[in-house]
Amino acid sequence: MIGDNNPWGMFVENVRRLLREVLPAHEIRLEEPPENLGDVAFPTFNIAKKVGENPVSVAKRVAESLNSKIDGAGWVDRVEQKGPYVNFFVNIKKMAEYTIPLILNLDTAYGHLRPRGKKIVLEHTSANPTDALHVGRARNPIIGDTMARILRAAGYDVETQYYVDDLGKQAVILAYGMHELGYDADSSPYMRASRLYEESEEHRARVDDWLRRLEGGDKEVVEKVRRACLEMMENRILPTLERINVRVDVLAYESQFLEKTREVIENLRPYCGKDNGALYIDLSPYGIEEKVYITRSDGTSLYATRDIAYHLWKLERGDVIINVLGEDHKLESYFVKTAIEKILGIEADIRVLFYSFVTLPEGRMSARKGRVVYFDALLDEAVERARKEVLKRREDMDMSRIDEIARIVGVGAVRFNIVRIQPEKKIVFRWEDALNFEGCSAPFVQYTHARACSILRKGGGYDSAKAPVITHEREIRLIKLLSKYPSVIEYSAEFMAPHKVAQYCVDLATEFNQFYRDCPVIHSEGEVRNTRLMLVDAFRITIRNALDVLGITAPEEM
RNA sequence: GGGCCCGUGGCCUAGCCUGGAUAGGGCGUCGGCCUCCGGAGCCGAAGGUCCCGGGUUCAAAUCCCGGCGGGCCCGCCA
Repeated sequence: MIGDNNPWGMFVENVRRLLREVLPAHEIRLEEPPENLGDVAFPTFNIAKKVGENPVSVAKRVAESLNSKIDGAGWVDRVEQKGPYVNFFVNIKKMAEYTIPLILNLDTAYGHLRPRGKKIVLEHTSANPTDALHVGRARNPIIGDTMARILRAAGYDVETQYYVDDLGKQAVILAYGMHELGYDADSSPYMRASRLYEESEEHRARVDDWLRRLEGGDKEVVEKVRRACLEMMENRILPTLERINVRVDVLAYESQFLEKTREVIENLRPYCGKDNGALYIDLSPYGIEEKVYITRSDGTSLYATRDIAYHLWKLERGDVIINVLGEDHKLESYFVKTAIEKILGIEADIRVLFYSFVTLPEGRMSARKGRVVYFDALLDEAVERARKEVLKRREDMDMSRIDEIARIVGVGAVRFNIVRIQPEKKIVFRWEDALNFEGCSAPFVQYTHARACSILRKGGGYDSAKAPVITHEREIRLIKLLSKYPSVIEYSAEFMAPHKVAQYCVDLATEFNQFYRDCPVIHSEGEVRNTRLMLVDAFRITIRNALDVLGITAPEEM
C-alpha cells in the first residue's frame, strides 16, 4: 500500500493492524458489510469455532478491546459489535482531509500505483488482416487495450503487440487477391480470391504455388504477402482501432520468426512423436489427451510452432507475457505454455485472458455467410446516434464541436458496452444494447462528468488550502467511493478484470448524481461551498481518470 | 464421446477465487420529480425456485459430486 496513494487501502490496512494486535494468531479476513452497518466487517465465526466459543461473545470481546485502543485520531473512528460481526467505521474527517487534497494534487496521477519495475508484453487482437474487423472480433482490442491501460495505471511498464500472420494460407490468398486480381469495389480481394481458390483449378494451383514458394523463402512471394498484409493493416485494421483509441506499440510479423521457429523445432524434436514424417507432441503427460502437430510431413512449420517462437521473442522483451485470446484458442494456448515451461524448461510468466465470443442472435458472425456487422458500421451508427442526441439538446453548439462530442460519446458507448461484461461471458450483439446511452453506459458516466465540469465553470474556483468541512451524508458517501479508486485499479490489474473499472464508473457516477440532487454547490456558502467545490473537482478528476483507463474520453460538455 | 467456459426477476448484468448479516445494478413496465448547479438525470412501485438434484457446513448464488441447457475446443488450419 505504501506509495500507492490509496486512501481506502490505508484505512483497511489499519483495520488489519488493529485486529492483528488483538488476535495475533488468527488469519484476518475482512468483508464489506451491508449498507449502514459499517465500512469494513470482521466476521468472528471461524475464530469462534477455533476457540470453541460462540461468535457473538467473541465479537463483543474483540469490539470492546479494540474500542479501548481507538482514540479517534486514526483511520478507524469506532468499532461496533453487531451479532457475530465486528464492524469498523472509517474516520470520515481524516479520510476527507487526506483524500480530497490527494486527488486534487495528484490530478491525472490519482489511481496510478507505485512502479512495479516489471515489464509486461501484452498481445491483443492479432486478427488476420484479410478483412475489416467485425463486431465479433471487437471484444479483443477493447479488452486488450483496457487491460493495458489498467496495468499501466497499476505501475507496470506495458508494451502492446499485434501479431500479424503473414505466413499462413489466408495471407497468401489475400496477397494473391490484391496483386493478381486487382481492386473491386464490391468485394474484398480476400473474399474474391478465396472464392476463386475454391472454384477454379487454375487459381488454386497458382495460390498453392505461391504458398510453397513462401515457405521456401522465395523473396518475391514473401515480399508480396508481407506488403499485402501491411497494406491491409494500415488501410483497414489500424484505422478502425485508432477510431476507438487503441494504438498498438509493436506489430510483430510472423515472418520475423522463421529462424527462431527452426530452432524451436530442433529443440522440441527429441520430445516429439512422428507420424508420416510430421512431428507432434503428445500432451497426455500434461493432463490433456491431445496430440498437437508442430510440423507437416514436408517439414514446414505450423501456427502453434511459430507461436512458440513468437512467445520466446516476447520473453526477451518483457518479464511477463499476457495474451488476450478468444476461448477457441484455449488448447493452442495451453500447448504453447506447456511446450515452453514444461518441455523446453524455460521459466516464463505467461498469463492468458480468455473471452467468449460476441455473436448475433442468429449465431456466430461470418463474413462469408453474409452474417456480419462490421465494427466500423457499428461505430458509424453509434456516432450518428450520439450526434442526434447532442443536436436535440444543444442547438447553440457549432457543428465541428458537435461532431467531436458525437465521436467521443458514440465511441465511448461502444467500448463501454463491451468492456462492462465479464470477459468469460458470451455477448449476444443487439443494436439496442450497443446503442444504449442511459443507465449502465458510457454516455451516462460522461454526462455526469460534464455536469461536474459545468458546476466548476460556474463555481468560480475554490481554496484548496482550506480543510474540508463535511455536513452531509452524501458528501461522506462520495468521499468514501472516491477513496476506493486506487483499490479498484489494483484489483482489476491483479485479477485481469476490466469490467470492474466499468462497474466502478457507474457506481461513482450514480453516487455523484445523488450528491448533486441533495447538496447544492454553487448555491451554498462559505466552507460548505468551498468543500463541495473541492469535492466536485475531486469527482471530476477521478471519473475522468477511470474513463481514461477504459479508453473513453470524458467531455467537458455534451 | 472427452475437455474447458457459462447458466442470477420478461431481458442484460454484479456478486462466485477467499461460504456469513435484507442477492446489488441496468433495460423494459407502471407512478412521480425541471420558476432551483445540465432531465443522457433523480425518486418510488411491481417483478427472484440465484438451471435442477444430491453432498459438505452452524451457514451455500458462492465449495464438492451428478444431471440438464447453451458456447467453445478436440485439423499435418490459423
